[in-house]
Amino acid sequence: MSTIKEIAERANVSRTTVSRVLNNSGYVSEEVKKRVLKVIEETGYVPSENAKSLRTKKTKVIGVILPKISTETSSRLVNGIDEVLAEKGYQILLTNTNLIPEKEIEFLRLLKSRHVDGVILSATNINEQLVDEIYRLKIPFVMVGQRISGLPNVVFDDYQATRDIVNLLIKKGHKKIAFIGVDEKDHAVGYLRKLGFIESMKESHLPIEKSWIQKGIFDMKSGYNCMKLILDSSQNKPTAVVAVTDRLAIGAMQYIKEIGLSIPGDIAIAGMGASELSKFISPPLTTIDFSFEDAGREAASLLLEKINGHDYHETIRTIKYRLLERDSI
Amino acid sequence: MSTIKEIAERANVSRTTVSRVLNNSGYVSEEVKKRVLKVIEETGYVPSENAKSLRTKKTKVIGVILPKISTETSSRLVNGIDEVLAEKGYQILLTNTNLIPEKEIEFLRLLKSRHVDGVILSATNINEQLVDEIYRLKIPFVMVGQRISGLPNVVFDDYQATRDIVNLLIKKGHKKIAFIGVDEKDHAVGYLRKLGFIESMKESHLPIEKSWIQKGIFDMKSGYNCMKLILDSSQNKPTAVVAVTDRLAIGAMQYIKEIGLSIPGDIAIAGMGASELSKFISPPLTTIDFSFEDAGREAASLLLEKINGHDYHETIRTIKYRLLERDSI
DNA sequence: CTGAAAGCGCTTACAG
DNA sequence: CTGAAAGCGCTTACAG
Repeated sequence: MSTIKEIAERANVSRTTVSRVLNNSGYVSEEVKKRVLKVIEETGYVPSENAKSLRTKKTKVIGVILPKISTETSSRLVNGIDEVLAEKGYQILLTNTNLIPEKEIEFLRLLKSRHVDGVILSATNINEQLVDEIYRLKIPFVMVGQRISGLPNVVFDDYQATRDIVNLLIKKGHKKIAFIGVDEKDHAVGYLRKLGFIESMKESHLPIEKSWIQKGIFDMKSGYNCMKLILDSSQNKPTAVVAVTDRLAIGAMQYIKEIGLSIPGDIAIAGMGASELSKFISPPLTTIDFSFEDAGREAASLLLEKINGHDYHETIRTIKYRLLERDSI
Repeated sequence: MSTIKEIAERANVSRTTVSRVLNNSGYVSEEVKKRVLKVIEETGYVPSENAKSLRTKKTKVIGVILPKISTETSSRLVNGIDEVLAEKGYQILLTNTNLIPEKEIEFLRLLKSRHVDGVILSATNINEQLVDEIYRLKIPFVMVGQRISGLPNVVFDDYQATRDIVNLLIKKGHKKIAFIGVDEKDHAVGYLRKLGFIESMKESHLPIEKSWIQKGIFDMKSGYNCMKLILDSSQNKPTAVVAVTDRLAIGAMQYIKEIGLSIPGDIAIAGMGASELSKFISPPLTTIDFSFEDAGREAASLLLEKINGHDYHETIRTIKYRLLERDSI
């Protein structure tokens, strides 16, 4: 691979001059410029970004840390991020924690060592250690999906979105509503959504039986099991159920169908996330569209602002959501 | 951010020595080693990968070029790639062509300029210019999904997979089978799958009406339109249809249902790709599971072999597929 | 076992 | 308008 030195020699100029035509900076006579450009063309020379960033301290790459690589949420998010970043000539360095919390810190350091210009972190749960590390590294940073105070955040209104769903169910006449959640260590999905459920029920003076609240993990099987638990262990069967993700909801639907109950006739059900599946499953699932692409775009824009020296204070951008009412309720 | 120089000063040794303990190379006395390690610990020093790779010519990053970032195919592929790469300490630099062919060449150059150790390209159609560029860049390279002779390829048996589906339909008694394909410039999905269809029909001495073959693009709407065309313009209505992707098939199903025909009663239908949707749609769609994760893993392994100096000759790895027979036929 | 020095491929004051 | 030289943060022969 050729270097700037070779180009300089071939064009009979100094490396300085070559650098100048490469970056369109400083004065270069038209004649010399042409000559250099010609040599570059001929040789197919491509400057080393590596060497360049060693000098300039800019890499034009953004690190993205994902909790899971092949989920619809992640890919929609990355899609949004890439959309705004690509336009500005930034590349994405992708890392995947596979839901292992320690990996977040590991990757944060790794990204730093690679001198990324900034990082976007999509985490399911955050701990103190992680927060410390983020502050310590002093790198332009945006958190998406969870909120860390003092830092730029792109968040969803998990609390209100859940309330909207529960209230809709209540408006439709349901009084006995079950809830399938996840671990509350996941503050956004686990804690806030559960809180939304509980408060909405409370405000409407609706009692909640203990067996109506179940906790799963992020997959269908788990939704299936939770639904089974709810139906098997409740004296007082609920007439509706809201799950904090579509996958949980779809798993629950499977159990409901399996035991011969009808949706929404016997049990109404709603999910959250607006997965593609939710639209095609039968019956179509009522859900919340959090527009992860928007979140990605917003996170990327926010990060670029930080990189370009705008204040590094806490910023919170809340992404709009839409309630999609479909036949499952 | 601290540098090796600072660490050296603090530990009262030379940079050489620090480098040696960092890389566990050469002799360093236990005592000195401990001292250096302690300083590193205290300062939270992380070596600059950038500077390192400028010297060593290795970056430990692999470029991945995708035709589309948020498709199930892409994310399953990237998942497989990441699985084997992460284990070996490699990172992924992600680029997305959004199906714009010129971007492939652009990104190839960009990845080269970033000194990635290798690149994996998942392309939908390839042209001569692209092939030239790949050869010119002389970078460890693996192509997935399409075959380029002379290079390492990870491919699917598009031809045989399609034949399997068509033959299954024929075995079930269908004699009038329609086909929804894509542009043949996409050699794997467009050309080979169509060829498989035509040859299977031919071997069974089954005629194909011209209106039974339609060409769409990669989305549901297009499948819907193709199905409409097939049914509207055929005197002789087919009793089965095979689509080259699940999305096309699902779009087709929508039209079939819309006009009140039953699946598989009136028309049997099969897709390809084994999307998650195919399993949950009603009725569940017969399809081919190409196991894109395997393809990703295989591509990454193959690339690693190339990087580690094993011959750079043509290698073809064909990924196994499974025919998933479900209620849609 | 340890260190001085050269060099990787760029950019950028500085001088002319 | 152009170039010589220093420097970015590492590693690696080479010498001791």
